[in-house]
Amino acid sequence: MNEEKKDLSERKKLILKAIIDAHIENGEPVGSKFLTQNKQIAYSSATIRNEMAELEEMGFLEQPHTSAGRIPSELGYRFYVDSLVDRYNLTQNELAELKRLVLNKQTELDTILQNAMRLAAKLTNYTAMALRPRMLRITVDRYELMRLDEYTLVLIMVIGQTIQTRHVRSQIPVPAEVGMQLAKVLNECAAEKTAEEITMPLLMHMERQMGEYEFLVSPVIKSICETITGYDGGEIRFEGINRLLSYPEYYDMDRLKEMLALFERKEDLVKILSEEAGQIGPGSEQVQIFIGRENLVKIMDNSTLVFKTIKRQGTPVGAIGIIGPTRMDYKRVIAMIDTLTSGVTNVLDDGTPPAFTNDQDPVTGKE
Amino acid sequence: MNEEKKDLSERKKLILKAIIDAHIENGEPVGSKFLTQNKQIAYSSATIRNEMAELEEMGFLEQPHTSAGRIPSELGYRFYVDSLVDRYNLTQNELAELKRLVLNKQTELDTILQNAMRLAAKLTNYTAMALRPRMLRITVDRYELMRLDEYTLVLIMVIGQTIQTRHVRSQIPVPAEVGMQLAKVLNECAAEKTAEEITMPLLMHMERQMGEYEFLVSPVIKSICETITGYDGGEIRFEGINRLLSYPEYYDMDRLKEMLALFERKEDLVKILSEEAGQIGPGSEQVQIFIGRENLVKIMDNSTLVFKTIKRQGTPVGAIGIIGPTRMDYKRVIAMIDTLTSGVTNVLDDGTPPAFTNDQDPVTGKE
DNA sequence: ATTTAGCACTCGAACATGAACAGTGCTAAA
DNA sequence: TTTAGCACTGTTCATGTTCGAGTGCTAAAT
Repeated sequence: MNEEKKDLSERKKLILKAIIDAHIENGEPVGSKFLTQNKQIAYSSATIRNEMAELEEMGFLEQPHTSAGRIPSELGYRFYVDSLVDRYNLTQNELAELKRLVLNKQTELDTILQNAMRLAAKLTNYTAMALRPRMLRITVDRYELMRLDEYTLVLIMVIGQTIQTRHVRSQIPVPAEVGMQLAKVLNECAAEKTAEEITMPLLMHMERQMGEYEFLVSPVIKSICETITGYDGGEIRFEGINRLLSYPEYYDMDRLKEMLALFERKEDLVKILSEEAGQIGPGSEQVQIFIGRENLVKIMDNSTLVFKTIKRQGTPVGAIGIIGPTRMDYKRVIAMIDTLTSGVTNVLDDGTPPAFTNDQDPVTGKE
Repeated sequence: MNEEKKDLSERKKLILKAIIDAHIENGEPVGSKFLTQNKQIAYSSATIRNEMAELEEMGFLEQPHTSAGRIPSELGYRFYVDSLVDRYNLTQNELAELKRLVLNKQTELDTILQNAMRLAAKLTNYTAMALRPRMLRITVDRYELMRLDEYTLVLIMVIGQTIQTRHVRSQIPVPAEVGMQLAKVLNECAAEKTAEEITMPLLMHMERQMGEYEFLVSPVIKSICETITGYDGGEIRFEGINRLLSYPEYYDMDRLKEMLALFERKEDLVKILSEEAGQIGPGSEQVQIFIGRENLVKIMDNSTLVFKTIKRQGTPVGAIGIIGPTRMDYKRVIAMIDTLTSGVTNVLDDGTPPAFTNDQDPVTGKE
């Protein structure tokens, strides 16, 4: 994929990398003269200018206006993250924080995701995102019913490794045996079934089995279907939205407004990201990076999303991501997300605290 | 409470109200000439100017700069909401939306709060807030244990009307009987106890009762304590943060930044608001309004918080609020929050759909 | 064939200027 | 007690000016 880009001369690569590094550092367009300060670049400003003009021609750079320096284009960033970006080694401090997170050994998926998201936001100082993706065939493995009081039952549903509960209220007292009976019926008829597979005939069959308490069936089934569809719909949360304001690219009100509006379009985001996160294959093994208006969320003009899937026994159960300006500190963010998600995946699988070393390139997967 | 403010002449009240109404309408300082267009005010601009000067003297108005009109001060708004603001009658449409919410008959407190918050944000076009307040003496009423698989138990805790679950993992297989045994021990020893009341001797006592499976006790108790302290710590959520940007007062980056930072200081907010929401007495019966830097959250310079407690069987279990510029449409917001919270409270208590009429003044409680 | 120095050019940022305007406070008359 | 009139003040907006950074191009140098 980056083979075809190898047609960039080494000198062009050097200059492009220097420009992007500098731009990430200070956020301003970088000019030819500035680059001559870079020890690695032993050419005059005029030479650099010529190279820059060519790089612009090729689409890697752009010029805000005639008499300004150059800034990287989205294509430029793409090339940068694919083949130019340095490896970042997490500091001892950062490693320690990550370790503390997984040693905490939470087992509730939601809690884990939330904590991981918080930590990601804190460590990177960008906005963090936690996704519980949509899933295709959500079914309840098992039902339990618990009597809260005479009139109230609690329906407990085991979905994969997680538990969902719902209250069921009756107008007349429900004896304990009826609750057990209902649980039995549910487990016989409604377990391992998707919302679509719970049909009217099935419901009527269950009602018949419940005798005089048949009136309980319909509301319970309604609750079940709501829960299933609510759960397989996925969920997305954000943390550290205010951190956006640390970066000058969001000082533009319109852009900011768009971003905040985006954050509230949770259904859309869940849908789009679930498709990315749910992919089987090498894609979901690695950190994924979406720069600017590259495919998915069109609105993210000047923003980049870096995220990686979290798995439990091989299937994706979540994703943690970072959202920030295209001009973000890619090397740190990539390293952070990669280590974080790997750590969480490990813990989910077997509770083993992971190694926490920077062992392989999180994007290309090599060495 | 507003008796002592009655020393304002009727004319001053008229003018003050007109100024605030106008300012709420268009957001700009209002001048003397503009007010002469108001049919109710049959004085010349000069007279109005004199009155305005006096009102400023008294602290109800302020002047951004010498040659501008007047804007209401926080004191002015306070007086306005206490004694000047009109009653707002919800439109048929609004009433219908509220009705739909409660007819939905959710029974999960969290879901109800979340839906109510969403609706509040949508109907008012301000940022909405949902609070589950801190509580003093949270205890688990009952424990249940469910076997997920050989190595995993699910601990189910009944706290008041709500259910909390936690996973418990064991290194070696746990037979079903052991789970039941553990549940029995928990119900005997750890029910109705706050986190502080579960002491080391008690823990050791439980361990002794569990025989060779004593290793389960410690992690379970840890989970329980975490859950209790997590739960009684309360929770706060927001919806529609981007709506802030509809209002020019948040076009100032610094202010906006402060607001967003405030939204992320959830612990502090929960603490402060819980104290307000949890008060027994008339305070929590009514819509509460905090204007600008009035007590609590100091940072809310140009913002107002309007909120009201939601109760179940007389005790506060939540609160719904609206956050917006001090220049907010008080009459609509107050009416909305009042009707919404009353409706939800009703449903929580007995499932009765409430009347949905504007029957009494939500702030002063009279007539 | 490359690289570099030099120079004219362009454009935006920052600042100053001045007119138009809205709204005030004050005074004197009604 | 109210009102008309007027001088005064501060904001906003359009316009103009300067300054400097950075460019592209050309011609000389390597």
